[in-house]
Amino acid sequence: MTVQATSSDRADYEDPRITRSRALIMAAAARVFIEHGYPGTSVDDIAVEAGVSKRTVYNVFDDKEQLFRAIIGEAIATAERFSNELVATTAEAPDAAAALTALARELAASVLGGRVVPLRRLLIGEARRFPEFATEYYDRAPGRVMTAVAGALRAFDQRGQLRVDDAELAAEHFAFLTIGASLDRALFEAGTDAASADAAIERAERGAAAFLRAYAP
Amino acid sequence: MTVQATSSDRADYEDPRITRSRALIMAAAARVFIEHGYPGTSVDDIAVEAGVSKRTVYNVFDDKEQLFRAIIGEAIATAERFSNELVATTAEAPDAAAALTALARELAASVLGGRVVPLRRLLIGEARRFPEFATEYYDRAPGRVMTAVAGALRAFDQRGQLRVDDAELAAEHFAFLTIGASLDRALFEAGTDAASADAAIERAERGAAAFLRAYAP
DNA sequence: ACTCTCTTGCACTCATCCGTTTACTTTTGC
DNA sequence: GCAAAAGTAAACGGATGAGTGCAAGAGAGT
Repeated sequence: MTVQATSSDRADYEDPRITRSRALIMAAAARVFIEHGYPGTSVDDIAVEAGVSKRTVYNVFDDKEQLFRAIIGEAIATAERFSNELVATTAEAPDAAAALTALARELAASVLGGRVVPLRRLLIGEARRFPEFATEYYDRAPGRVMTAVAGALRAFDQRGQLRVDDAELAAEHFAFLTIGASLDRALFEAGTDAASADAAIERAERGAAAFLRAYAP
Repeated sequence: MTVQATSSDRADYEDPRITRSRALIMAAAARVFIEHGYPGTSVDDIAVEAGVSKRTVYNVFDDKEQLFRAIIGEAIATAERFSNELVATTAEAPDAAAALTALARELAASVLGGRVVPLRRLLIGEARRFPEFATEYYDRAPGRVMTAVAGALRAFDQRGQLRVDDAELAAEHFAFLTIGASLDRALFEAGTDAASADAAIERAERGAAAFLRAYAP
């Protein structure tokens, strides 16, 4: 065995064709799985959607389930990054009312507008088949937002701008007052949410107002 | 053609064997469909679960989809009846705080404890395939509760016990403050909810308390 | 240029599923 | 009791899906 390091020796090396195929397949699989669920999606569907041979799919992924796990894992990671930057922008703010109203708007726009709702639909629908993904998503995406909001509320409490006993519970109240109804309804409406985006933002603002009344000092 | 009416002439007549088979099949299909979803369930599974021949299934129902529609239709009707009696018990009450706290408890116990969560999971998972069922359920079960709660809140407002501008929005706030977080979490947790039932009821009470603070006169 | 790897298209196996047919037994209504 | 209707078990046809094999072409690294 040679000591010289070639590109083939690097453990993380990957043929660019496989990299490209993986990207195409994962993007297509994400679309199709989210659209039709796990049993409702065939590997042929994914291959066609990816513009790739079915044999190539099995060259990159061992089987359908492993592919699904890769898709969900990536989607959860994306949702987690998303949650982190969402709460990072509203970490410290002087005025509680302004900060929470702004957070409510951002929450509504990002959760209702992006791919969060289809992902949640998929995870809920497959919660029996893949229970670990559902709980993992819940801990890493909404759970992270919730603890961050709880931290912010604790800060507002210490500054006397709010009166918060149980910050975790208050964070839940804030989240569900602002986007609870919109999110729940969106899960059942398979159609477009574009038209109702404005209504959701307004409901979020009014939910934030109700929260401020409930937790006023 | 004879004028005499025999049992065969009655339009609603049905062979008792078919009645029995239908009951067995629908009960079994409800279990299996809710457990594994529409594409994840085979007619053979249903027949075995019902303890009935597969041919009998096709003797009572035209095809798999019609059977599924019958199941969902019945489940929605049950949920609707359920919603109606839930709100009927708390229609008129003297004290707003006591009435809403009691309603919160009942809401949590019934929604989280019964078959509501699995049904919601199924409807959400198949929202793309059967969008009409998802919206129909939403209008007839939670929607009915929501309008009933809105009516009760309007009454409390007129009696000066609460200050409610938009009763529909306030009803949403009440519902999601009390059971929003518990319900959302239950959708993702495929496991048992029995242990968390007490926690859900306590969260419902504290949610009702927050609602009363937000909408105090 | 040469070799190794990936991709492709197609055919193939094996399993499953929907829905039907067949042959036979049991139940119901009269 | 008897004919009609329903039930059972098993097999079947047609279709689809998961996953594999293979020969030929295209791309990557040296």
